[in-house]
Amino acid sequence: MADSVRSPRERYREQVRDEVKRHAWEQIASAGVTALSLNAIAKEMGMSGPALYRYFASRDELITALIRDAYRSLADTVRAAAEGGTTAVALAGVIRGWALQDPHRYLLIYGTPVPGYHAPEDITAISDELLAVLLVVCADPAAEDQKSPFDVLLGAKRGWVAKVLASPRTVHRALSFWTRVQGVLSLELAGHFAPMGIDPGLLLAEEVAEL
Amino acid sequence: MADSVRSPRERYREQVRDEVKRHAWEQIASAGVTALSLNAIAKEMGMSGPALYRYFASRDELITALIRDAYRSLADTVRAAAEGGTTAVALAGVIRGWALQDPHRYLLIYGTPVPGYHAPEDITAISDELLAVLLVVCADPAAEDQKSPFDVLLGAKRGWVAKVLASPRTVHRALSFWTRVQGVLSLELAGHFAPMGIDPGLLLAEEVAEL
DNA sequence: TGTACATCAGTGAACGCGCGTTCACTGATGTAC
DNA sequence: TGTACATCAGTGAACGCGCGTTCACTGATGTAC
Repeated sequence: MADSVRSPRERYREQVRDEVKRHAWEQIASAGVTALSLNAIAKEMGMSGPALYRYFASRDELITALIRDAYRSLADTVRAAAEGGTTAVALAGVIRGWALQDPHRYLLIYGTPVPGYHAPEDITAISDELLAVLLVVCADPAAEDQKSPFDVLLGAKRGWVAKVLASPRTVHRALSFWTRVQGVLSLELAGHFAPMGIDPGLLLAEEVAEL
Repeated sequence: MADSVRSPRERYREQVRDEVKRHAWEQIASAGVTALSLNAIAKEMGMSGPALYRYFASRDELITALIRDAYRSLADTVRAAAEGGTTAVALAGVIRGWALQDPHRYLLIYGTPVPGYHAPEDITAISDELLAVLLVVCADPAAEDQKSPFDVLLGAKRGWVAKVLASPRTVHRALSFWTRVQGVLSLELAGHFAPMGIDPGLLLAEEVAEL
């Protein structure tokens, strides 16, 4: 455990930061990112408003932390499925499951961008990692895969991805996969399927089966 | 012109309402729906805040009007293309063009739902109308189309749609078309393609070509 | 055509609210000798 | 093991801000005779 090396105070800090984030997610779930308020979180935790500034420098920093956690969680979920061996169809189901488990977490990442907000670089790196896993899963076994600009881009950032050799065909498959998943999920989570009596899970499976 | 029948006062009212909406769109474009403020709009128009309550009963009613206009504009655009005769690929391009022309208008409809907001019925009717046009464009010429629950749903609301006979196959094609368009657009407008050097227009064309 | 009246656009003051953030401070927790 | 000092979590008051919305009002625009 890396914890044993941390001082009690550091552990305590991390605990409080986590609790702040938990309340933040609850608030987002019930009223959207917009309604996220440091003061309100503090009140729920039985603290005064300014106390939170010991843990997050500003509201923006808290949002950044939430976004990073969301990306991290999705990337880990997807990678775990990929490493365990999975088909594209199954992976689509896993991603959908992740999104449905906490729709606002999905929407924070892939919904309407927060105006004026720009993600720091370490976050886009996680997003790249995710794409790399998709390349692996969508690799076309029929095509002889050969290096392309893609794996240079991705491989440079995380060692384990360096071995991904993506042919143009594979890149295209991965992009199709990704946009189709996004298409179904964004419509489903915004409630656009509800009035139509359609099973989004079934639709998604059919969409990614035809890659 | 129906205008000749309206009193000068009524025409003036409509003019002001339109100007309010124009400023509202500008505000949304620069800072998101969240930042939409009646007071700020009034100030920009050189009026006092409460004056706007002559034209919109509340902030929510203004947002509703904006959403309705956005749906109406999209539905008209799509229908015009369909009536002029269009392929699925071309229609996808038209829809993308409409979205790029004013991304926030697209996002207001298909982005993260405004928390606590529920669209009135006349708006969902426009959304149905849009879907009906997609059914027409995506009708599978090979399959013998036969009545399904779909055209009962849609036909009841607007006369000209009543003739749409959608086979299950056609319904499926229309849904695929719609989700794929959404997938590409939602990723493109959220800026997720930018770091990858991908042409979203090309990707979209390929996606809907494989229906 | 002119006058009396009704309609309605817009004002300014006010209410209550909650926000993010800063600041000087108290008191508890840890550290060094 | 005990004492002196430094660190740091949390408080409460305050600042300035803008929001949506209500209300009683003034003054201009239209309508009816």
